[in-house]
Amino acid sequence: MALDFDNCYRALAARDRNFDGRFFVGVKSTRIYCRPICPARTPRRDRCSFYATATEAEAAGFVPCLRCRPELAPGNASVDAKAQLAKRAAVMLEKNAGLRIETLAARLGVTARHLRRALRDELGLTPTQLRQRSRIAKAKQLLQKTKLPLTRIAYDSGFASLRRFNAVFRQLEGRAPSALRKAR
Amino acid sequence: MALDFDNCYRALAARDRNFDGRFFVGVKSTRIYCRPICPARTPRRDRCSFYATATEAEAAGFVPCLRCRPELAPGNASVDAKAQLAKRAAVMLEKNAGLRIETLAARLGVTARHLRRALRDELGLTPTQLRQRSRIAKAKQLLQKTKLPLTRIAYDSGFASLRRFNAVFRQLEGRAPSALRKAR
DNA sequence: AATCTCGCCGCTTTCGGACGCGACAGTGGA
DNA sequence: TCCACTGTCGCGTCCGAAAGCGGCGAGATT
Repeated sequence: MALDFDNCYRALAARDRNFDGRFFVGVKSTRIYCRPICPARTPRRDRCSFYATATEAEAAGFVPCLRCRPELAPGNASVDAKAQLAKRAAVMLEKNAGLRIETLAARLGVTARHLRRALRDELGLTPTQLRQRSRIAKAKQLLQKTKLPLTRIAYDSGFASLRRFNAVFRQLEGRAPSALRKAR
Repeated sequence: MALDFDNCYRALAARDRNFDGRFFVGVKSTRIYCRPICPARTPRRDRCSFYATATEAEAAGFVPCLRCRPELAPGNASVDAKAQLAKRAAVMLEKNAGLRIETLAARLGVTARHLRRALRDELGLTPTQLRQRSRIAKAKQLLQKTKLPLTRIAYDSGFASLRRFNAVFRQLEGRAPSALRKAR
């Protein structure tokens, strides 16, 4: 699909994430240029001009927006904070599956409330769900790649009790842990 | 209307301002008591008990809510901040009709954005509209009680130009300044 | 002939949209 | 009984659009 004016404006109006980095928009009334995903309200069509790179927009006399920071590498702007946070939370949980949500949030520098919002928006999961997925993923590895007893696996994958391990496993995988191992 | 359980619960669910101060609600699950206008989510009906005074609720073992501060005189809680802010803004504009919104907000200790929201929610007006009403009210006084020339009145009521005075007066009063004077 | 009014017009301000992130209370699940 | 999760707000940031502002004059009024 060609990056012509119409397609760019449509992507801009929709804040379509797929177009982030593929073009930039300069707004005549403010002399500011943005990434297409910028949360600022959509500019009037007749005040937009589109550029393939930040450099070109800059050359045309536009100043970078302070929210989406089109002049920086993606991921460093405040507008990317939520996605960044979700990613970091996932990584931390991977490493340490027995972490209280409150503690996790504190380590990430936000409140638990905000962490939950970020995960909901980015992954559609609550922190607990994310943690359980981590644990079960690890458990499946161990189940298939080792011959460790289930009790051991439950602990190693972050569960504090066998009972929870069995319950969660069944809920996410639809069958008991031993069934998976048996099926090889 | 009697302050029975049903009426209290209805008022609570509606956060009806008219009932503020008339009763207090204790919530069993949290052992906290609130004013009926508290922004916290409405408690389940079967966990509510109602009291006529804060003291009674306290005596029943409830702890005061930190948001609506039922133990304080109304107006001192954070939940009353918006109404307070709106009132103070109106007073300041009355005194000093030639104040930039940004400056006014700063003096009140908030951002202009927040001041606008507060005025919208409390009075249904933008700061400018409020200011213009102040100015026009003062102008009407002078028009009817004195024989000062319009130029003078415009300045005294806070306008910085005759041009704006005429325009705003017409907009709010539906006629030109001289028309009011003529009509006595 | 003063004094008023009001259209035109560039320049500022103001206003609202869309988020970020915090606080606190209430519910429900393990 | 904790802990996790959600509802409901407060208040901040930044941006784009819209409105306000105040000269300049030309009619209109008195």
